[in-house]
Amino acid sequence: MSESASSNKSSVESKVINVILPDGSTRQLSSLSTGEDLAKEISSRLLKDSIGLEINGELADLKTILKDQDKVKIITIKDAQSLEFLRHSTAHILACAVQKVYPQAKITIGPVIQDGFYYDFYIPDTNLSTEDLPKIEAEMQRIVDAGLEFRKIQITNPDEQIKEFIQQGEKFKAELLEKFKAENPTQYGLFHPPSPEGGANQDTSLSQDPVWSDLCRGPHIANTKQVKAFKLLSVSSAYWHGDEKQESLQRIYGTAWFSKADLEAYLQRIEEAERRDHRKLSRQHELFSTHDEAGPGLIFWHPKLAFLRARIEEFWKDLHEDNGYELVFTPHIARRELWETSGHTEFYMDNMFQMKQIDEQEYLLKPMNCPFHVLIFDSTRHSYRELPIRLAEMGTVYRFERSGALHGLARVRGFTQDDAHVFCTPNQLVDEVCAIIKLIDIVYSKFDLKYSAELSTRPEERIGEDGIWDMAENALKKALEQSGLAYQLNEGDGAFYGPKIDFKLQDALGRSWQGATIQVDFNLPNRFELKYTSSDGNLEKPVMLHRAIFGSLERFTALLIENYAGAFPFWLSQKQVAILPISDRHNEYCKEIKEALKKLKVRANIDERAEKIGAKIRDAQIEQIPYMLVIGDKEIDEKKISVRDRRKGDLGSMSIDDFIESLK
RNA sequence: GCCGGUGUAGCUCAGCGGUAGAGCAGCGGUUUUGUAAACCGCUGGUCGGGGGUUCAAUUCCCUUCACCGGCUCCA
Repeated sequence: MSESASSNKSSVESKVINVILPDGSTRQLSSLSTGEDLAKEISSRLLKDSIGLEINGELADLKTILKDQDKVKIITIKDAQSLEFLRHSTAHILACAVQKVYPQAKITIGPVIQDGFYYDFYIPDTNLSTEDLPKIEAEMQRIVDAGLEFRKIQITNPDEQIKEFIQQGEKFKAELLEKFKAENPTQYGLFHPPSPEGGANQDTSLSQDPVWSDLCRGPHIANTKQVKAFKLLSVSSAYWHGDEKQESLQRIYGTAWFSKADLEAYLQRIEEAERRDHRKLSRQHELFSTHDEAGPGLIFWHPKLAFLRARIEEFWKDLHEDNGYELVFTPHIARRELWETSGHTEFYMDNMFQMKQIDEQEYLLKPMNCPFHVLIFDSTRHSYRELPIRLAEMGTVYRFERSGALHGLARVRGFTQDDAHVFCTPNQLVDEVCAIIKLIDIVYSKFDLKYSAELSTRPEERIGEDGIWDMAENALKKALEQSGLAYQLNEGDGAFYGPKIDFKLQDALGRSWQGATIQVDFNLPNRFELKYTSSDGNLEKPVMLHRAIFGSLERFTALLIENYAGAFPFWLSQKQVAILPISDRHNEYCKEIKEALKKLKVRANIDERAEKIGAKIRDAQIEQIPYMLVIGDKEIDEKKISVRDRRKGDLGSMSIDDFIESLK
């Protein structure tokens, strides 16, 4: 192990190098200059804000020695990447602190995530809880205040180092190094800075040995003092390598920022997001419930949310009938035999609800709709002229989800998919996928939802020949490109029966959920021996697509609730207008208004309670009713209504007709 | 399923070895009100379920169920 040269520029200053700055200009520096030196050259202000470097497109430590012709960008606190430096380094500070507080703790990895970082530990005989966080934070603060320097340490002899790790009991580090030993591995150490006075009496040994170190490829901030604001947020668990057969690790989540104000703002954002949680909003607005008596993950839709769902289903039905889909209805259960044919008993049985034998027959609750749609397709002969055939159904399915996975409406055990299956020829595949992508965009735009797409390709374990996979993957890729949709490639993440495009949506807290999906299926057409007659009279196997746009109505609704923060748009609101009489004597006129609105299919209710107008407004406002009509003597005299918008407040008085007009 | 946490009135929460309390909601009354909360009164809980320790358990222990944060898995 040898410490790399950082600021110990030797006497070799004769040579010069040129580095290229982001604006294309070059800058001459003495050789062995670091990024820090470059920043110093440019301005003292820049030096102060410098966090790290981007050299030839790769992030690097500020104190990296620059080479001739390097393209260098200095990352300052204004650049988004600076937070990666900060958070990654704070994760290390956390790890160092945890090993101080719990000497038996073994370290693993600690990456940066959205808005923060985590670090996983193996701590024998100790279970962390949130109550332990303050003392860890205090230890971290001591490290920050000590102003320790992050320095890179080359691992010159990986095998030696692995032995050392094993001796220290750091078996996770040993395993990681074993994996990376050929890739020029490095450690990062936390070092006491050289004393500022320098001079002869300086204790040089202080800066020679790291206080603490961790296998890491970096990059890092230069000094722990740069961590201006951090907070540990939660404790949870995770498996080593994400594999439940491996050790269970304890994970600490945290966040870090360059200023206290940023941290405060972030914590406030989280709080705000938590207020949007659909489970919380459901209690406030009586949207849905689950019941211990019925079982977890089984949803009871209350009137307000059921109303919204009914509108969504209408919208969905019209959209599909207009786009070449035919609606079907299928049962909820089927004999075991069907699921044997489809392969579900083989591949999906763990997730299926079983029923008792009925008349000596075993029935299973459906976890998917596809075999049923296949039966409809297969009940008659088909010509190539009929294809594509698109069968759609709001199909309610039941899946046994592990108890820990359940989550409000977003992850449940019984849910309704807006499912459809397209049977087509191989030649029609690209067009069909394009059409579905278009439909998905129509739907998500309608609900103001942002989404991202992922293409998942062939997994290790799969059925079907490579040629078919090539065809299907290429078709999906081509459709994505034709649609101009940016996507992320998820290699090896496809279903065993075919590749797929998944559409991801984010909830209020930034958690990502799968919404729409488009999947090619080689399995079912084979197992059910589907066929159609081609133009030359031969029997061919159709290509089958599964697709859902909402995904499940339950999950989609969860995301809608969070997206709208409970303030549903006018057309989805069960109560659209609250008519608020100032006092009893205005009730009659209010009834006239209610009738007039009813004729126009506007849903209005009169608040006849003996409350003051302020209270009535407050209650309607909390309930997020889109419009409130305030009715008193003035309105009756003028034959008008005073309109209040839940967002914009008092809009003044207008005629009913003008109000109706404004709704359009 | 795993690790950690939580479970007290419809909701939000306090209490914590001596069999429970607040605010809001609900109900009854008074008030007839002008753009986010009028006033008074009342009702409401086998303190998630079961078991144990104890003279005594909502409080301590065990177990079970559900929920929350993650992991894993997934629409």
